[in-house]
Amino acid sequence: MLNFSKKIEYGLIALRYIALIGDGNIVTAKEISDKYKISYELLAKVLQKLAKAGIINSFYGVNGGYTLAKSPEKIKLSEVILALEGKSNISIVTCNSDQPESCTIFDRCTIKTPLNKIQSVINNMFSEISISEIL
Amino acid sequence: MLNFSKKIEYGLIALRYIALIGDGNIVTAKEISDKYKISYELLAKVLQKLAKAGIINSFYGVNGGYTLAKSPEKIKLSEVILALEGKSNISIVTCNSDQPESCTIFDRCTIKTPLNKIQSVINNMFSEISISEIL
DNA sequence: TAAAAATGGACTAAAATAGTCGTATATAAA
DNA sequence: TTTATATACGACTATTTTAGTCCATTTTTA
Repeated sequence: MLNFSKKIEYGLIALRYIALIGDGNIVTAKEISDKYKISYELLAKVLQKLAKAGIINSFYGVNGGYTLAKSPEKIKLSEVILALEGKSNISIVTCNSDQPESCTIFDRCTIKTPLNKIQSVINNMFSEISISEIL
Repeated sequence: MLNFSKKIEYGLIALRYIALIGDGNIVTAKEISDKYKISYELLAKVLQKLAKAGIINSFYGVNGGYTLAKSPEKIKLSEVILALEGKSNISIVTCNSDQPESCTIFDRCTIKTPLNKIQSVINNMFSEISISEIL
């Protein structure tokens, strides 16, 4: 529990690579997957999501690939997590998420309120940390 | 991702119940599972682990059950998580856990060091928050 | 037009989580 | 001393989530 998913790990590794190695130049998904020997298809999907969220720019065709869409300082960890996991998946307890009805004991649950405090601390931390801090 | 498991949720609900409703008196697993309509067997195992970790006292037989082993202020969230999940399961990235060899890209991974910072913030928070704060 | 690259949906595999079952052990009360 | 009640615990199954694969499509450059 409380683990970052591979999606997040790969996303962070890729963003770091694009920022450092790319440094303005276009980087391909294949280049990154080769370098770190991670699944190309999986990484490709991660990059697609980051592109859709406006975190990176994507370029089709020969010589295509990705560049950062903004400076590393402006890319917050919270954005990356949101882009890759979706809103519902970033809360420590089910009750806080998009679908409270998915929690089987919602109305009887006595800990959701106090746990929101913990949630805010985590959220604040994630929205303060930027990609530049993992370079 | 980043969700607390049901084990943790049930554990916290149970600890709160024992602290508040029990208030020194013995509380049974059945009483709690009935009250919150959660799986008796699952809750029972959670309570067994909490007892083994010295967080609650257990009493066999007729009129048996559980009481807190120490005051709520002294029961930290980190203890509860550790008791219920084990050491290896409380890190945001695989690389930080007990088995670094379980990470397939360990030697090529470029984000484990910066992520340790995030890990410490989370760990500190968990070791500061006590059960009294969720009552 | 061919090659290289991203896009995206459908599918399968693997791992983690949640839940169940059965049996043993201890204790109190009748 | 028997019975009922409660915890202890291992083995098993089911479900859900996560990870990974496959394949066809679109776009662009040379």
